[in-house]
Order: sequence, then structure tokens, then C-alpha cells
Amino acid sequence: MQVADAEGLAAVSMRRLATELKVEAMSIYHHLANKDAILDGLVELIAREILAESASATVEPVSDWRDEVRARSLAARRVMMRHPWAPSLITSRRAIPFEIQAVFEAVLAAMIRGGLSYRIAHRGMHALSSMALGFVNEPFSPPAEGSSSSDAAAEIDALDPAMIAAMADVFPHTAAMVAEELHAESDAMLGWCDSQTEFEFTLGLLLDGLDQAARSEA
Amino acid sequence: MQVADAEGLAAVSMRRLATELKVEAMSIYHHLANKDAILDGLVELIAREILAESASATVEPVSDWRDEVRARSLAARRVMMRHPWAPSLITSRRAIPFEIQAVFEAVLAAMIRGGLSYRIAHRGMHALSSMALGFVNEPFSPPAEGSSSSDAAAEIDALDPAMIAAMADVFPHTAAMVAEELHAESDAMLGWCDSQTEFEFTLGLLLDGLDQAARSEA
DNA sequence: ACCTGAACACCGTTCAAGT
DNA sequence: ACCTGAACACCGTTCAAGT
Repeated sequence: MQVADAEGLAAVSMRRLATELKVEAMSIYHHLANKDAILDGLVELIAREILAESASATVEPVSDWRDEVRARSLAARRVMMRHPWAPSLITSRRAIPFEIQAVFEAVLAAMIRGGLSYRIAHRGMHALSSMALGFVNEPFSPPAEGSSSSDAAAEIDALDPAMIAAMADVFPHTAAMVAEELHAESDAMLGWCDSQTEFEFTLGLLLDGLDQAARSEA
Repeated sequence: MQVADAEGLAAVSMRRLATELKVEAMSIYHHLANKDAILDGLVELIAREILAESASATVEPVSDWRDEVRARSLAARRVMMRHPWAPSLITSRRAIPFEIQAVFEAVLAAMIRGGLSYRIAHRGMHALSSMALGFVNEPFSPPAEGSSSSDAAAEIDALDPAMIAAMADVFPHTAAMVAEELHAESDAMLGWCDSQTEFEFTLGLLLDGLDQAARSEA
């Protein structure tokens, strides 16, 4: 992380990391599978930093859900600004890592506590994360590039009810949202997130909001 | 572009491109300065494709500015979906390329024709492009990473009135927006785009819109 | 003017060999 | 169990040499 912050993510190489650790590059492979493990670790550090940074947002019981979501969004942004390489790294990972999922769960929980339906909250999650990260992978459908047929099988497995039930303990709101949206969906073939619908929803929110801002300005 | 679409941007290497052209890798350097020129070319192709794709959006004189902006946003999205490597490539470029600037100008023009102030339109541009691309560089302040002091000088030069006047012929609305925002700004030291303000504005738009969607649902 | 081969300084990763 | 050196198949780029 120090190397990435100082010289960019491109400077983070196995050989560079090795010299930083005063060891040969090949020694690292005795402790970590490959470079992907290091990148996963970086994402994990970012997620933990976001949770720590947003700890202040959860102290007092808030009246308006927007206050907590706003505070958490701004906290995430502060972390991203400290580590400008983070957004593109996170979005480039094939699946959403566990730790990032935990960040999402916290925001989702705030929305649900605020009385939003899972449907609206789901769309809100897409809107907020696209603002902070750009295009974001769906939690359970990583088509990514170079996805082999075995990966496709893994996607389908990840959507089965047993998997969702197992997740309910750790991320209750996320699991509930997935379950409800899956149930409502008639054609689950396209994946439970219809990105096109999410995009158009966010677009409508922004356009209507801008229009209103323009009117209240005049 | 064919290689990038088929195998991802990582597959686009000088050596690979050379074999594709049935030539040695080093020959390319007699025609192009370096790999950056190839990446610039890819961005240029994407921008042209967006303009072609949104051509249909500009045919009829529209009553509501939101219709044209929506059509252009969806056109841009269709192009991005065809070339999933494009958003991260575009955002990773240090400055906004001329051709992408032309795409922005067209959207901005639609907003201004619709009666939006430059201030609201400016914020709208940030909101829309962060949705489509994630964090986006400011057109005249590419801090990027590894920016040398000479780059910093170039930034300041790009903001001088002569530069803005020269741009007015090509991108009139963009130039007008920059001029007006620069004038309004008391402390131009921080750059004419205050990213924090833009972020909070978009965030507020989304939160208020979600709240309204939740209320109208109930 | 255009192309090429060898070379340099890098990558991630494997594998047999050391302690 | 942990580390290492050599090696393999890649990068972008330079430079002197070819036609």
C-alpha cells in the first residue's frame, strides 16, 4: 500500500515488493499463491479503512437515513482520495470481495432502517456505488472478461438458496435483498441485477434532480 | 480495438499488435511515438463511436432537455458495453482527450439549450460522467499520478484566458462554462472544479431522489 | 524512408536446487 | 520449512545495422 500510494499501482510488482521486504521475489510464492493474493489484500485493506473511517457515522441514532448514508459515502470517498488507485483496482476484481461486501451491507442496513424497500435500496446501492466506483460488478454475477465456462457454472452455484442462506448470518440485509429481488424477478436468466434498469433509474434520478435544481435556482 | 474487445486491454501489446500487422514490433515506432499513442487512438475511436451512436438523439428538436441528455447517455452506455475496457482506459488517461471533450460539449449544449445555468449544467456533467465512468479527471487540471513540476506549469497555462478563447471556436459551451465558473470562483487556487462540492451535490441528488422514490412507492 | 535483430531493463511464474 | 538462482515467456523501448 505504501508503494501504491507513493508511486502508483503499477509500481507494485513481486520483485519490487521483495526488495522492499529485503528478500528474493521468489520467496513470496512460499507464503502467497500469486500476485492476485496481494491485490486482494490491498482491496481488503481499503475496505477496512472505509469501515474505520465511517465508524463515526454510526454512533448516534439518526433521524433521517440520508444522514448516515451521506456520512458513509463521504467516508468512503475520503479513503478513495487517500488511495487514488483503489477505485479502479476494486472494479477490476472479478467478484466483489467479502470486505467490500461488508461496506455495502452497512450502507444497505442504514437504508432499510430508514424504511426503504429492498427494491429502492437495491437501486440506491447501484446509484451510489456507480458514483464512487464507476461500473461495478454484481455481487453474484461476475461475467468479467475471459470468463470460462467453469466460471459461468460458479456464478449459477453462487445464486442457489443454500448459498444465500449461508450468507444471511454474515450479511443479513444483503441476503434479504437478494432473496426478495430474486423472488420478484420473473426471468432470472439475465441475472438478478438488470444493469440496464439500474442505469436508467439512476439516470432518471439525476436528470429529474438537475431539473428541480434548475427550477429552484430561477 | 479488435484485440481489446476479444481478449481485453491487457492483450494489446506492441508485440501483439505487430504480429497482427504481420510486421516486427520495432517497426511500429517508425510510425507512432510509443504505446501511449495507441491508447490515445483507442480513446479516439470510442469517442467517435459515441458520437455516431448518439447521432439519432439529435435529429428532432426536443421539448424537454432531459430527453436528449438521456438519449446521449444511453448511447454512450451502449458503446461502453460493447467495449468494457473503455471506461477504465478513459479515466486512466491523464487529460480528457479532445474527442471525449466533443462528446461532453454535445451533452452540455443540450443542457444549455434546455435553459440550465452553466453552474447547474456543470454539476450535471460531473454527475453524469461519474455515473458512466467513475472518478473523472477535470478537463483543465490533470493532477494524475507522477505529475512533475513541468506538468503543473502546463496545468496553469491551460487555464489562461487565451487558451479558453482559442477553445471557444471548437467547444463554445464548454468554454463559456469554464469562463463563467472561473469568474464566479473567488479562490481559483484550488482549481475551477471543486470535486468535493460536485461529489456532495451528486450525492444529495441521489439521496433526495431515492427518498422521493420511496415515498411515492408507499 | 522504412524495417529489423540484438539488446536492455523490466514483468509474473515455475522448478530444481540449496540450507 | 523456508529461501534462492536460473530459466521461461512475456513486457516497452533504444539503437545500430541493414535494405
